[in-house]
Amino acid sequence: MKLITRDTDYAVRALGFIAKNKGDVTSVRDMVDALKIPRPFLRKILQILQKKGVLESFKGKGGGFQLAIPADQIYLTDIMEAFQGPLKMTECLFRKKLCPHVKSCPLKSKIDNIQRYVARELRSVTLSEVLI
Amino acid sequence: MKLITRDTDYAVRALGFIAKNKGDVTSVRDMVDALKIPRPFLRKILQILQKKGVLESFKGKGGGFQLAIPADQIYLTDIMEAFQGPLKMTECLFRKKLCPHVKSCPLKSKIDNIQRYVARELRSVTLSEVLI
DNA sequence: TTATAATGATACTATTTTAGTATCTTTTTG
DNA sequence: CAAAAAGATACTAAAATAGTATCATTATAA
Repeated sequence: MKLITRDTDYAVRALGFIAKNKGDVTSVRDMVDALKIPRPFLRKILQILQKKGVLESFKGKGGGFQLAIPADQIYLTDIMEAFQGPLKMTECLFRKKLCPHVKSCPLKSKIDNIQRYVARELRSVTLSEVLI
Repeated sequence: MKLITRDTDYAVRALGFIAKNKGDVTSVRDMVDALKIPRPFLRKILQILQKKGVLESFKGKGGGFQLAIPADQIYLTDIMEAFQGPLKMTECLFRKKLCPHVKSCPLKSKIDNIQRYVARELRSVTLSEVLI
């Protein structure tokens, strides 16, 4: 099982690149060259980050992207959620009929614990920590 | 993201059913009726559990399945691994070129922590705990 | 000793999710 | 106005997941 999908991976890498260009506007072309991420896919990812308010975009010649938030305020969970949806590890292990043990089932509480732990761990990681 | 996939879910349900039939041999037919799992899919799942040594099978008329191990010694991790492969949350978040920070990257250690926690939590859950 | 009811082995198909592409529109700057 | 950027959006490809089909083998019991 994967905790991090491809687009989250790309997103973090792209954000990292932009963060290092602090102050400057970074164009997709520069990123494609440096990061070896397929251009149209990268564009899609950046557009999503822009809509989420993580990136600020500038159209037209000389345009590109900038962080809309300082790197130390961009949380990994936010990026993951943007691309992978909410961090829910299981909706309902046993569906409908079979498992009416929700309250007493120890598995459910285990999984809830895990989910909380994961969220807590990831929430403490910001973009700036990942850059080094 | 899903921690538990469909076949793991089915597997646990089927094992639970078999466990409750303690002593008796349980046929696929009985399980299909009770569990509402598609028959050929359930058969495939049971065959895998048999190969893994979790179930013992009996061919021929009156045949079926029995637990090969007591329910309190069947660990959820074993079932998950049988169907979902080893519990590795990420191979390498940033691939090849970009991230040579493996040793110092805080994200890597975070994810390793999470993985260890998840494994530990799940390893403590046995089939008999899930049954109630 | 043969019909039947079970699993074993295995190959196939369908669906869903993930990954990636293409293209046309809009905006900005020189 | 031309060129270079992003915005919007719809499409295709690949991989993972879910499910099906079928024939071979084995055991029981009439």
